Amino acid sequence: MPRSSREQADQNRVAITEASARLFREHGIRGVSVADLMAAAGLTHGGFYGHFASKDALAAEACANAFARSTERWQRRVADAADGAAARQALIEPFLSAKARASPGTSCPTVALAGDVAREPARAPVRAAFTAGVEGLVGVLSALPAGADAADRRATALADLATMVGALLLARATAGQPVSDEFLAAARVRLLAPAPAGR
Amino acid sequence: MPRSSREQADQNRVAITEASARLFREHGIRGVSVADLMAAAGLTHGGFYGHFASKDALAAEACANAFARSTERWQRRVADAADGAAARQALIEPFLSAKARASPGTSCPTVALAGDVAREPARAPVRAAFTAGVEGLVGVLSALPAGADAADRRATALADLATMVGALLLARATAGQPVSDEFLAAARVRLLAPAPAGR
DNA sequence: TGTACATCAGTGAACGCGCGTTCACTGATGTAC
DNA sequence: TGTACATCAGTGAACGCGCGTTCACTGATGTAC
Repeated sequence: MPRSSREQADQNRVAITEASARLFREHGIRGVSVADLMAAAGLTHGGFYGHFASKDALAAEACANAFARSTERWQRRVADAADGAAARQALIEPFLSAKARASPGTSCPTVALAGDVAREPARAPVRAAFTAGVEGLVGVLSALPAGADAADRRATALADLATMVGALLLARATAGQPVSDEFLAAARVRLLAPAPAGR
Repeated sequence: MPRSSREQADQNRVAITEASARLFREHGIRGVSVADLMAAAGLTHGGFYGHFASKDALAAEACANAFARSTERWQRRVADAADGAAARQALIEPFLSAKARASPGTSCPTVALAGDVAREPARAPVRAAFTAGVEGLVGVLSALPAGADAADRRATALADLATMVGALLLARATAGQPVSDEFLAAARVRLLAPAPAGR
């Protein structure tokens, strides 16, 4: 049944983007085919190029979409928190959880896509989307009152995000082994312990 | 010119493994073909299955090889350092450098392969090799005198490694943008600042 | 409002290509005498 | 030590398959009158 309405076509485009945002995070950009993505949106593969110029172009849009959702979620949690410390905990605890480890398709795209994006050529459109997305998350993190000046807050946010991303990624890569849980726990202690742990 | 000597065949196997250890880190396990790997070892693709049961089996060996080299390098640096603090710096500074960012093929396999390994099925042989390799690096890190008991030293090593891996990976994924250098610098400050920075 | 027709979103077959893996073959190596 | 022959490491063509992308076609949608 060809020729959907203009409105339906717009909805289909969104469905493709959102299915891709999930599947790219789960299987990697190269780990899922255009036919898979279209099928996940309830369509056949032939119509893909009516919506996107290429798989690369979709990757950039899907990446941006995933970051947008993640950033909104973070902002909501911050808004719901009583103070900076509570907000910090509301961001970090779910991030470093067994649930997040088991659901890359709906968790932070920073973790799920960093490895793929790192190997993309410098001009790949997904790179710009990724960097912009990371800047958005860093913006939320560094807005939490943490004392000191803006540069210090930003540096702290960058180091915190690096720890979160590294711990969740390593927990996924070692999933099923005891060290996997230990990565999550160690990062939670490092980032959330009331007093900075000694080194 | 078929039929190399037994000794030559053994050398060829090592050459394939080492070329793979580099190329898998650079392009990902799925980003490089059996023909590419054999060509990098100076061979044609047909002989591959005389050396390895499958590409997956090679991936596990190449991963183990990469970790072995990395662990040896860490042990050498620790042995050459005057004390624990110097050893710590000798491990972390080169890890979080622009040089490491630019050379995934020879840098820590934890960073280069974590994303790939995280998506491998639970039974994939490369998973076991990865986990064993990470445990080796954690062992080196947690052996540095850091005070407290063994459990605390291990937790500190795990959080440190997570920060290192996250920062280098994010620096690669955002390479070319200012935030890339900032990730490396922020992690260096977090991990090496003489006094723990306030949060 | 109703009719005629142009538009175009989606279909499914097809394209060239590269993948992991297999296999018949080659000829130097290694061994048995 | 020298010779005859079995072994087997490596070659290159071929296999079936799935990929990203293209394209002729379909028929409901949207528009002009």
